[in-house]
Amino acid sequence: MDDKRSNVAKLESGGLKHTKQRLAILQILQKATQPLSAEQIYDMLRDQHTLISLSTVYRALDTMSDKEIVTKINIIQDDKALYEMNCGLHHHYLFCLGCNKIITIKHCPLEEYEKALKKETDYEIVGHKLSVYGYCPACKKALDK
Amino acid sequence: MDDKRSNVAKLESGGLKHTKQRLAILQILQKATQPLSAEQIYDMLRDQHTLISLSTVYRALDTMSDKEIVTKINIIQDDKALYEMNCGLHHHYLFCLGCNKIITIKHCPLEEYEKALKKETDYEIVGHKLSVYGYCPACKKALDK
DNA sequence: GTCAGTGCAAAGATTTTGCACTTTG
DNA sequence: CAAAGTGCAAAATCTTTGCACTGAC
Repeated sequence: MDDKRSNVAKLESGGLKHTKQRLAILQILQKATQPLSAEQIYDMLRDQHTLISLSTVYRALDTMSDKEIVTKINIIQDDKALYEMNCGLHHHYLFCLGCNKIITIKHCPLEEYEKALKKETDYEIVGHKLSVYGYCPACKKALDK
Repeated sequence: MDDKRSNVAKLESGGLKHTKQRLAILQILQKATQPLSAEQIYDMLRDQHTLISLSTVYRALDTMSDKEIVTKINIIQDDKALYEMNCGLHHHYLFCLGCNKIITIKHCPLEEYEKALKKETDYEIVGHKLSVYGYCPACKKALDK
């Protein structure tokens, strides 16, 4: 399993011990097709008979987020934080209000805009958060009926 | 007081009774120079000797948000919701990581982008949330020292 | 063996809710 | 006076923390 090896490497380069809990969490995130909440990760682990306490999930995500191994995001569902592997690329999210699916938008339209804003406001711009929401093709169709 | 009269009108057009609690909250929001959390509103009311229970503040904001009299936003401080008067204009926020000041950005750079995204993904795009963060001129200067 | 990491249960923080009482229209 | 709104305390939800135990290096 290549993924497992690379996860160990990621933890090591962050100076973190590679415990079975952290590796299990990383494996879940690696397989995931969209960002997951701490509780979703916890449930998925339990489903595969890997019992990890929810507080450990939170702590591991927090630590690995500090080391930039995972990324913590807050999208539309403003209550829960979501986590995903840090792929090293800045990107955004398109959230379906119908089925809650989240897809990743690779292209960021805001680089130029940040520069303009910097000039206009004299702020030192560090970053931004953008999420777009709407209805995916399937949910759109369902709504029309 | 013109504001007070217009607030009564706003509540009426939403089919809401104009209670002293709601009017007090609206007055606070009207005077505010940036979005406020429920608790900040509660504290400001208490400071002016208008005691309103925190749950009423939440309920009033929620109701008025349904009627689009106020707008609920979630910015960088991902934990707390913030509220402001609904001015009817779509806009964004620039958040200072140093002093937590929030300024409003009137220009929205994403209209074109939404159209492109719609074409690209076949999603029905409903809206988006954008917040930009960085350091305001004063905090930037303080950092350099 | 030491120190980081974990589990559990308890506490925090923010927001919501049930229910009796009050106020508005 | 009916229905909507309020206050209070209690619950719900998500997340963090204290402390004793365990496991990694």
